[in-house]
Amino acid sequence: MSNKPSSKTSATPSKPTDFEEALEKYREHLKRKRLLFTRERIAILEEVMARHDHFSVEELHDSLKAAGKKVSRATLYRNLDSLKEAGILAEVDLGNRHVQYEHVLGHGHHFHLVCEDDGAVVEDSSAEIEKLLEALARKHNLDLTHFKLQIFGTRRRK
Amino acid sequence: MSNKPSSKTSATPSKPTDFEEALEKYREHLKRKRLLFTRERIAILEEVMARHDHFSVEELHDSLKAAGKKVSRATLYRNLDSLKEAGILAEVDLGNRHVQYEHVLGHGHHFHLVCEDDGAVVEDSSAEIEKLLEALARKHNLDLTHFKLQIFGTRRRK
DNA sequence: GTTGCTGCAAACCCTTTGCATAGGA
DNA sequence: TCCTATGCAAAGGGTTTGCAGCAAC
Repeated sequence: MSNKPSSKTSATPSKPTDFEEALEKYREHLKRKRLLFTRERIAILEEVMARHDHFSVEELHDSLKAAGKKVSRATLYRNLDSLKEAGILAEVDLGNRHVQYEHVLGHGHHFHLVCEDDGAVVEDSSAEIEKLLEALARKHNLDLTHFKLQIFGTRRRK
Repeated sequence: MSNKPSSKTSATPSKPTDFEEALEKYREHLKRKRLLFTRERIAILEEVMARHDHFSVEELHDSLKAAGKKVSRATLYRNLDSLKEAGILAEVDLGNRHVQYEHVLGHGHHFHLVCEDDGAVVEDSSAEIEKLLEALARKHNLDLTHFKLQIFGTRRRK
């Protein structure tokens, strides 16, 4: 698919980067939904995958501008949903009263711990919890697709 | 505090209703914060405790109006925070793109399962999960204050 | 060539704020 | 009485939308 020189030999399609994986995933999603594969959508995807933090729409728009890619705010907003539906982008609630995002690929299910003293955010994951959540979903006759979990706490005094 | 006839004898302060408990809690919170105990704040508290579902600010405003209590939207917004701080009201994210609330008293920690097929919401709780979350918080040097957990899934085909 | 996408700017909606007045303590 | 809270209406900020031109397929 990609002809970018990713390693010395091109014999085996050596492990694709997260971006390449996302690109392929997005391309398929767009095709399935009969949406066009436009340069703007690719630019947005690139920036989403380039950022490894939590970002607002405004910050993403700034990133794009900084990278020399002109994508209007309207187009940005219009395409966030398809990125979410494609399983590439996820909303994050950090309790700070504005929507933030993070990319999903290369991360897998995880959740956020937020320190209420200073707003610091850490990520973590737990197979044990996931297993419990799946059981809970099943109990209510659901197949778990995803979950959102935020743990809020104050700094522990020893 | 309240002289409303809650039972035959007034010998022992028999189990207070959720509303009475919330009222007391709120009164103390307001005093601690040096905020006034106004009729509007009481009216809002009443409605919050009267609703046993998830509601938006707009819906709460409608409830108040329907109950014959005139509270302006501005006042409503201005007082949501103190209700949250008092531990009476909590925000709920049901993945439907607008803030909703629920009252906390008489419910305790719980979480929401959301069906992606039709948006149906169920509540549940799990001591096991809470224990894990506390351990996780501790691991990151936090004292857990609260958590938000939403489980999304599609209806299970047997 | 057709159809859907983008950019622009205006519209929208929810929430916050300034100011004069009302009402707790 | 003093000072905060309220109501109103206007402002604010983030998100959506209508329309004309442009770019995928």
